[in-house]
Amino acid sequence: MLHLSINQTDGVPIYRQLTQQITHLIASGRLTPETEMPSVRALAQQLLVNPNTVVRAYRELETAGLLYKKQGAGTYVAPQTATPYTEEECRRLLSERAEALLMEGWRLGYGVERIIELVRECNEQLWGQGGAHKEEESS
Amino acid sequence: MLHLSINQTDGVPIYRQLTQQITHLIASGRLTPETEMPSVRALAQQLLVNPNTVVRAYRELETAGLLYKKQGAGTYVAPQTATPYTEEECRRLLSERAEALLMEGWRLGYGVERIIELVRECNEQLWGQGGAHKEEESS
Amino acid sequence: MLHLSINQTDGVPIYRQLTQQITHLIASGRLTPETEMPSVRALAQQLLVNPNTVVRAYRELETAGLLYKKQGAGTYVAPQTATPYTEEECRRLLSERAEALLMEGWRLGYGVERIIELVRECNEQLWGQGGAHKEEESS
Amino acid sequence: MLHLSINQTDGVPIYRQLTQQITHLIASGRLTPETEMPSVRALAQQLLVNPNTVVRAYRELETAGLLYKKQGAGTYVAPQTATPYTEEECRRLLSERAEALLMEGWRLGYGVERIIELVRECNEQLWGQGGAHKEEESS
DNA sequence: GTGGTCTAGACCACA
DNA sequence: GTGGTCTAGACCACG
Repeated sequence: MLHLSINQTDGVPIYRQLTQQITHLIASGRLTPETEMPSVRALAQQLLVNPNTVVRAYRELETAGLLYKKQGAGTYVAPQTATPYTEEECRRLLSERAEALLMEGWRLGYGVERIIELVRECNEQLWGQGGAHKEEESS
Repeated sequence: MLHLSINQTDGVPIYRQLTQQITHLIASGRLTPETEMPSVRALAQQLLVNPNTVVRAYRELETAGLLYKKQGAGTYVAPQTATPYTEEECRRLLSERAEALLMEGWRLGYGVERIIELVRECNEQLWGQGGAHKEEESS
Repeated sequence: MLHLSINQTDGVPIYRQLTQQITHLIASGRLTPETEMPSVRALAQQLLVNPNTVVRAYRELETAGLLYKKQGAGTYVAPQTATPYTEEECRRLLSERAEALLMEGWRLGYGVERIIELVRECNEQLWGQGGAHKEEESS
Repeated sequence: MLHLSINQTDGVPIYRQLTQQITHLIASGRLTPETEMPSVRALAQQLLVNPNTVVRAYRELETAGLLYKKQGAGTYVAPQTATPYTEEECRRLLSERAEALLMEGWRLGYGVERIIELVRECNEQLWGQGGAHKEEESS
């Protein structure tokens, strides 16, 4: 099961949220070449979006060379052609979001420490306190 | 100087980024009634944005009752009519972003602790280590 | 008025017929850079197809670098980046069709001369006998 | 050896190219009743196509009454039941292709005469100048 | 007015 | 079952 999160209300086109997140999963090595992607219909149902939206995301990723399709047999992660993200790129991607979070916090009167506290709480809600996903630290 | 940050590339309409952020500033009390807003031209120049975009944001905020115009004398924050954000609403707004940050981190192979570390670094870059904005904690 | 001809019944996706024909028009110099393309809606109406089909064709031509869009102001032919067709390429493109025509003629019992006769007749029907489009010979 | 030409890249389903061309061969009398068709495997190999595709084409032609199978003994052209193409139908079929050729030529800057010249050249390449298939003129 | 996105649902091709 | 294409119509962003 792919961990993809889409936001229906923030104005970012859904197909773009998908292409971005899948790109990141591939570039970070979480999705390895030859992995079978969920079918268009399955992913559409999982995310509660229209299948055509998934079709478009898959198509753009295919033209970008990140996915490929086997006739009538599904969609697969293409063998690595582009170089994966460097540590530097990852930091930049995440810094953008972290910065947005801090700014928003500031606007609402939250300081760093309260933000971080909130991040911890969200993390526990997402993964459960049981220590699941602990291995993420090292991957 | 207003702390507004816009992102030209993420697909979110600029006018909407503006209305949202200004709304938050007002709702959290950071922008108080009768404060004069920057002129359309000034803000457009500051943000490197088409003046029409600022016009639209101001217009929508005026319709919403958050701003008002004095003929020929500028745009001002309206007296508080709507209730400001509750603690609950603030948490929800920020949690959304925190969650998106955590998910993106997971996709790129970052765990909570490395994310938090990154948040601290971003914070220092934003405000400088010198302790500026220290007062944010208490507001 | 663009001379585009689509065939709803031959199984070739309409968007592909469009991209191919427009590509040829550009590559052969019949559509010059900075020419404004017909609007999505106008072309859809002219060809009696769904606007989304035209949207798709335009989008693919844009990612291919042959067209570009001005925000809210229409679609334009991009400055020539790719090299236009060589005489050789034109011949190859047309030879494929000519060959298909000859094969089909053969299957139906038509020899070369009757085929050529038919081509002449079609030509007159298309452009009228009055000599319109005579200048095509030299362009 | 059947003269069938398939195009893997133009989007027309292969099985349909096959059914169409075989239909034309039968309707024009080039394939006479009780002629044995090539085996599925042989034709698939000749055309470099998946055998299932040939199976499908044969199946549709069988349903249409143009072919029939002798159990374990191959596939045969059925006795003429449907009326063969009239002169009128042939012209229409060929005119479509001729028109497409002329339009494409126009887009690429070719006039009628150059198109016809090209048709003659293709014809010679296809059959050789030696006069093979000369009899086609009279069939 | 322009293009951009999305939905819902249809039909087709391929394995 | 898979993906591919198309339609009809909605709503949005931008000028």
